[in-house]
Amino acid sequence: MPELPEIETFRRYLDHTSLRQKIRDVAVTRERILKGVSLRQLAGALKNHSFRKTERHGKYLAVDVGDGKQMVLHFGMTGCLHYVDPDDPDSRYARMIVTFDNGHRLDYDNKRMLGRVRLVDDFDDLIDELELGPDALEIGADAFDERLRSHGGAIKSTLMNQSLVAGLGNTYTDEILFQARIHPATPVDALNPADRKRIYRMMRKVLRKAIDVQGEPDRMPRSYLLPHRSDGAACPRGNGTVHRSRVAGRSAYYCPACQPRAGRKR
DNA sequence: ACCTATGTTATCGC
DNA sequence: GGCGATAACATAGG
Repeated sequence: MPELPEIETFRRYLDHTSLRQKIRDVAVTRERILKGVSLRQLAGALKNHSFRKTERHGKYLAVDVGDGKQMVLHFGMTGCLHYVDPDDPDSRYARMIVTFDNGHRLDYDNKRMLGRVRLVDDFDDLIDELELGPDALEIGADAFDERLRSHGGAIKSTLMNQSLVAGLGNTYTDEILFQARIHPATPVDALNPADRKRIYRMMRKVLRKAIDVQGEPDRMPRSYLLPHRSDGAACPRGNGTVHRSRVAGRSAYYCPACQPRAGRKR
């Protein structure tokens, strides 16, 4: 499930479970997950070191491992972290296993192998290299408006563009547009300033609430779209049914009654 | 067998 | 340079 709120949840989980413990060993079960770093280099940077602090930008999680090195985790569509007891088996899709001196392990899971593990000297340089925009919870209203106006295309694909703001994915853009009552296919240049401001406000509200419930859609308020995000489900506002369509190659769920196709003249 | 799935990246054509 | 469409990556579930 990893979009910004889930990554933030992983970050806090890592902080609570794994910080400041001496690392005894690092194992990688599928080397494909390593990007720009060898297992030998990664193990060299981690062994006998510890995780000192964490930082998140969009969907990327950086872990300070000391000596000026940062391990950067990306989770793809199916990644997560598990802290397991010495007696417990590793989770089934553990691709990297960090063992601490106390015998506990932190598993980096990635079922579909779409996530990557990096080792960098400077997280900010990586953010530049990946052309990530400001984090979706850090950007201010004016900067958001300015960046949004400078893009074209459908609002849903623009919000998912990590170079505009970093952190939004397919499900939370649906929720934000539902809350803002804007059709996902609306061209950005058809939005007026009030629409853009509403999107900004709803973006913050939705992301904060999702972090509160640790990214579990079923714990989102029943009045939100996410617990009802399936084709034919009843709109939580009682306005009709949830529809699915295809926007920029991804499924978009929305309520046509609440989110009418908007023109310039609304 | 077919379609779908929370992400990113590359390619092609306009 | 930007945009949409498409496929690819790898794996599972309906």
